[in-house]
Amino acid sequence: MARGKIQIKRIENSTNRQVTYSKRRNGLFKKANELTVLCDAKVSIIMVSSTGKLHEFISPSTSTKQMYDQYQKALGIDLWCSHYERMQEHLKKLKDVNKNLRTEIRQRMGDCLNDLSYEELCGLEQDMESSVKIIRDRKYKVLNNQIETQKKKKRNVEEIHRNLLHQVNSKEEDPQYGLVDNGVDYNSILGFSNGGHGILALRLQPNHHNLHDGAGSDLTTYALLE
Amino acid sequence: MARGKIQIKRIENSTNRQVTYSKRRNGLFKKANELTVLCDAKVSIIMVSSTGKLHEFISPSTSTKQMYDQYQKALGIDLWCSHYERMQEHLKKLKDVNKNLRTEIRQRMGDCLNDLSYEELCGLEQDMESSVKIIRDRKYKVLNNQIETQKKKKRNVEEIHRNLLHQVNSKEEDPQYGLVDNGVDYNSILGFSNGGHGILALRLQPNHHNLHDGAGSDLTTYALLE
DNA sequence: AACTATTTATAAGA
DNA sequence: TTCTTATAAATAGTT
Repeated sequence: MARGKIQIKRIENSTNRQVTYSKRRNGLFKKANELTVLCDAKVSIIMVSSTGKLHEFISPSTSTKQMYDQYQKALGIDLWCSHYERMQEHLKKLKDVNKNLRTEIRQRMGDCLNDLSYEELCGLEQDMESSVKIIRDRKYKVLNNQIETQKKKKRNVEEIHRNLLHQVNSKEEDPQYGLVDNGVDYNSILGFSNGGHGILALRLQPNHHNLHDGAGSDLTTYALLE
Repeated sequence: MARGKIQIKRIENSTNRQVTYSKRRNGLFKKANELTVLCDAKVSIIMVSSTGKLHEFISPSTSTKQMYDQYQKALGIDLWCSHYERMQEHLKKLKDVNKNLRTEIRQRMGDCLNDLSYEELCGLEQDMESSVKIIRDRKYKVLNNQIETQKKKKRNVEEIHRNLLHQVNSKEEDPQYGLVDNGVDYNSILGFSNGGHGILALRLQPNHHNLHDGAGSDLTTYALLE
């Protein structure tokens, strides 16, 4: 607006841009102030320069927060507040639920029973009895699975042993194959000492599809095989 | 700024003030827009006229909320945000706790046992057994309290009955008192039909201090007396 | 809402 | 950053 007209487009020279930002910021704030006084209005300006610096103008009679509150109210959306209130409700509900859960656990652990009537105690006892039964059943099932797994393992070991014996016997009977006992480590082959993957794992893998059927699966047992 | 200089002071003529507000608002927004483009800056303006009307300018690349957030952050006050973040953390923690509590309850109810090892199942079973025992003991205690209370009640009733008989006999033996059987409702006196406060309540009140000692108190039992 | 005389803002240079 | 100044832009008062 002086010494030549300019195009309203981004000033590429960084220094010039900074200078113009500073000058025009002053101009804008001056205008805002005049507007405030002349028209008895309230103005809030927040500016961020391309370098990230922040400046604000606010009419003397108010505050930026007030203006923003008013803006929100006028907008009627008030996203913040409703969000905030929803969060608080959520928080309260969670706390309540939490409290109830704690109470229930305590009661199931034999604590805080004073508030329960005879009938409630009877119900709780029955409930607990049946739960214990389920847990006991589950325990036995897991135990059984472990035993079964051990049995299978044993059977496999025996079979491998038989096969090896057979091979050894064959070689002794028919030495034309030129095979000799070159110090095979039985323990290693049988998977006892150092993570026996090979044969054993392969033979037992078909059982793995039980892992997630929820009925007879047993993580502990499978851990032994890997 | 044209056709004569003006003083920067409130324009008293309401119409003029309105017109000037409108003109200068446009001027301000135009300048803000130029600044946005020329200097690659972000500007947020919120204005309220003397008549309460609200106008806003916001640079195209941003939003008023974003600008305000940035303003708050830059100011370092940011009460809201820290509050908000604290709330979110709190919420998250509560949710986690909640989840764990639910899992524990489920396991105590015989659900979701698949993730437990044999040892954990054993521990849970033992825990449950001892809890059931506590609950059963408590149940019997409550039952016993109720029986005791009934006994006391019976004894009181008997005593009152004796006293009444005695009085009646006295009157029959010594009619000088001029007392007659004027249709006393025994049930009423004994507190069976309509909340028998009087004698019964007084006689049994000394037991009330047991209400909160946690050992032998029984709300159900006491309810019968009030 | 348009006009325009005048004031004000500011681009470029120092 | 500030000052200067020629010039563009904004606008007060008027129509």
